[in-house]
Amino acid sequence: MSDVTSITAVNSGGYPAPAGLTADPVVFAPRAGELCVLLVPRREPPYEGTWALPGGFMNPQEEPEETAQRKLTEKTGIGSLYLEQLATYGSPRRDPRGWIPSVAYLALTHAAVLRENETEARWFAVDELPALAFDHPRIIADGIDRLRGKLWYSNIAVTLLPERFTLAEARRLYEAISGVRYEVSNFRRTLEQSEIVRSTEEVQQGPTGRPARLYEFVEGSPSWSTRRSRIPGTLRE
Amino acid sequence: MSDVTSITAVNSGGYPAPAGLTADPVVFAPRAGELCVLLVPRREPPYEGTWALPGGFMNPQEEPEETAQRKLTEKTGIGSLYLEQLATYGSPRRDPRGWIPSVAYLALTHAAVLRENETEARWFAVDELPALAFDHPRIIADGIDRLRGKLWYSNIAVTLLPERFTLAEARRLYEAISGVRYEVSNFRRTLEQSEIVRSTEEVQQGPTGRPARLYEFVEGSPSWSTRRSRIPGTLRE
DNA sequence: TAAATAGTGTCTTTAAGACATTATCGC
DNA sequence: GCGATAATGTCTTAAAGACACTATTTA
Repeated sequence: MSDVTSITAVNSGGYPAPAGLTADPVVFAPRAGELCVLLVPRREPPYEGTWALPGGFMNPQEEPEETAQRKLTEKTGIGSLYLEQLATYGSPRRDPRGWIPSVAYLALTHAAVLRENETEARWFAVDELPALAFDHPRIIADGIDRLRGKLWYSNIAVTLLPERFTLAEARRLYEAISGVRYEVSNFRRTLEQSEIVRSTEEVQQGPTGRPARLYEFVEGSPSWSTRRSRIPGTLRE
Repeated sequence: MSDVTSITAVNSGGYPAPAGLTADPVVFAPRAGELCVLLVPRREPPYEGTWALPGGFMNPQEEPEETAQRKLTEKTGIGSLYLEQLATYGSPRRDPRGWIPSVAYLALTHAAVLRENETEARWFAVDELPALAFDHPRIIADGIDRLRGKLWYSNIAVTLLPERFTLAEARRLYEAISGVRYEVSNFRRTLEQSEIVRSTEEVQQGPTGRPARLYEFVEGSPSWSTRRSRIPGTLRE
């Protein structure tokens, strides 16, 4: 980090301004039963040779969410995703180039949307992360917490499943994201009474064993918060 | 808004930079059974004559949370509070002066910490808000949602109570914040099994009626997230 | 029929909602 | 005793955890 160019900015009122603002998408995908996060290699200082979130500088006329989406597409080729604002990281020392806060966004998608032969971006299992740039370890950790915390209070996981899916597929998906294992019977009960999936009449035959019933996603858009929270002992009146 | 001076900034790399960054504390307090938010009058454009959150511009060497705390003290005289990051509002058109994103922070305190004869800041009931500046209506609405959503998953409300308090006092506090009424018996049960309060042997006599048992806060620091969320049907192994 | 996978039944525990009842004070 | 406030008891419902059991396929 010896050859880092520092950047400063001053506004038209003569006061110091941020040298820039960045937006960082934190994109997760389950792959081979493990939760992975999307990273790109850094080819120049600072933090040359490490991996980083696929974010970048905001343009003046952009919403931060638009920047996150644009940078994601530019750096990884991945198209439009549902983004939820995660948090803002604004420590003045987080970027050695200068005062550059970052607004982080959270997304969940399929690992297959990444064309690995057309981009340098790669998926990394969250428990085997490479050396990372900036405060990205912290941002990713916060993203994992938020994703897992909302898993059962949203329908975003189900939207990753194919149009028709079995409960075993759904369970493996939830297990990959949460990092815990679920009991089959209780998993089914909970998912069914969530009313975000519906069972169909069709079944799917595997290589062996009893055929599995197929389920489908109940129409509705992907949302990071479906169920409302519980409140103790409310009076009706 | 005719005489608003617009601000721009350019960084040392020649690229446009934000004209500034602001931090806005959204401070709530229960007062007379109602949830109130802290606002200050705007004495100059833009939005002269309206009310606003007591925030302001960040200095280059500050953490955004420090800015929120500093501006709160400068503009209202209120001392150190526990702040939780709420969200960042970065629409390029949110401030008529230019590109000025804001990081909002959430806090809950006693209405009495405001010395109304030493400051222009005032409490406003959240359902009787005056004309507000910028996108502050949206920020306040998001703050209310977050505060109410976390009420039963944190111990911040209890920290507002005196050292010794009755369950009726606690219940009135929770009702003021949440805007709903609770059934006495169930309220007690829920609060007791939360393990953030403990009953003492003492009682307190009111002007009439049976004396109320006094409770105390179980040591521990104020925290916006105490209880961990439930996960369906996890296997142990 | 064995191995593999899918699905069901049900007992228990915990938390929450509803509401009736009892307790203790001042007057 | 009466009004007021505080506290308790308990029946019911809903959700979740545990775990045994049944069902349907291929080889």
